[in-house]
Amino acid sequence: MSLRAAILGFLHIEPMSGYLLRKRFEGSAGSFWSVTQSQIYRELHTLERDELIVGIREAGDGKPDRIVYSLARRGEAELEAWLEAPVEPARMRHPLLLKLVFAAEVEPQVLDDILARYGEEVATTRADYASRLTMEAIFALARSEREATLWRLSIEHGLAWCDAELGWVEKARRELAPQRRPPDRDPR
Amino acid sequence: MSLRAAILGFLHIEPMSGYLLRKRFEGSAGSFWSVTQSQIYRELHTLERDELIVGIREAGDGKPDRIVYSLARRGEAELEAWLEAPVEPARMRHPLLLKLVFAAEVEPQVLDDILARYGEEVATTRADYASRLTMEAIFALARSEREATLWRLSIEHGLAWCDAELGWVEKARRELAPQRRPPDRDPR
DNA sequence: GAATTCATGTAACTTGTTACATGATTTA
DNA sequence: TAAATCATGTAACAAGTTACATGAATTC
Repeated sequence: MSLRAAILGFLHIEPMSGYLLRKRFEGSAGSFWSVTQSQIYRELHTLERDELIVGIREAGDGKPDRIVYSLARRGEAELEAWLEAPVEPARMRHPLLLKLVFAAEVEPQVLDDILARYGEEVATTRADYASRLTMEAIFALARSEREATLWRLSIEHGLAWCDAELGWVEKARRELAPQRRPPDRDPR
Repeated sequence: MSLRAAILGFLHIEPMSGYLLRKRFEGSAGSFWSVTQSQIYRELHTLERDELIVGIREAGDGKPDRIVYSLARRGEAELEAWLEAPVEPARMRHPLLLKLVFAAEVEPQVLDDILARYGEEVATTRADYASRLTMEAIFALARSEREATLWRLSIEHGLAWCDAELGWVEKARRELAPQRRPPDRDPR
């Protein structure tokens, strides 16, 4: 349902092809709603069948033809309804936590490595979000102050999430820390 | 893959039926890895076909028969490998954020209601996690201090996530706040 | 010369969701 | 007396993933 609505949302901003839709997803919603190319094309087909959008084939010279979709009246209506409806709860799939539940007998050092590696990945993601906040390219597309604010808030959500993860990882590592001998000192 | 491994993990703790597996999921991993009953039974069938687990039918008098599954050697091996492997990144589906991306023209008051309602739901979830931390029933099942620590950490992750959400919601509401007249005062 | 971008699509598969069905026993 | 619990399962569907295929143009 949300994918459907999101496509309508993008097409409301401007008509575009499946290819561009995918780019837009990656660029603006990728962190909280990932999609694959196959999903997009499939959904576009059903949206067109249901007459929520209309596609017009444009000849690309050299490049392949592309089909540019725009919202039909019924699409507008469905988008509006979705926008004002209450949201479903966020759900996540967190393989690390699942692993922890069963990890009591894993070597402490191995577990610590897993946690450390996960932390590094989150830190990388965090840096990526942080750099987005300063990218004018993103906010240049916004058509109003309010839209820019909304987009910024969605990136800041990503930052807050990363910070929470990093804090938790540190705590977990401290509490699960493998007993480590203090570093050897010259016996003198 | 993770569902498969998690089932192996539960069966490693003790042999049990599909029904109980589901209970265990809800009780200990539900917040970061939800599953439905159909998924579990399907996975159990393929795990048995692949000879990672073995099911033994037990007659229930009055109650329906149940099939109690336990780990086979190959299942043990796969579980161990999974436990030591690095984790895949967490991914989430966050319908609220998706909505925000397209919500520039939604009435501020409507948007604020959506945010407020979301915040309430998160607060409820948070309270639920907090109460779990004090439930002895959960930790009584743990077979070691370390296991109890791991389980506690997974609950604390949920708390940290809720806190991050709540903080972000407050910030978002402040920045998107609908202009509200100050409350009427008796003109005197 | 190799990889990436543009732009579409199909096919096969896995995972996740919803709804239905059985039937005794216990709890509200 | 209605519902929830115990315990299994099937069927149909929706959503998500992976891999493949085309072919010119551009970038490394």
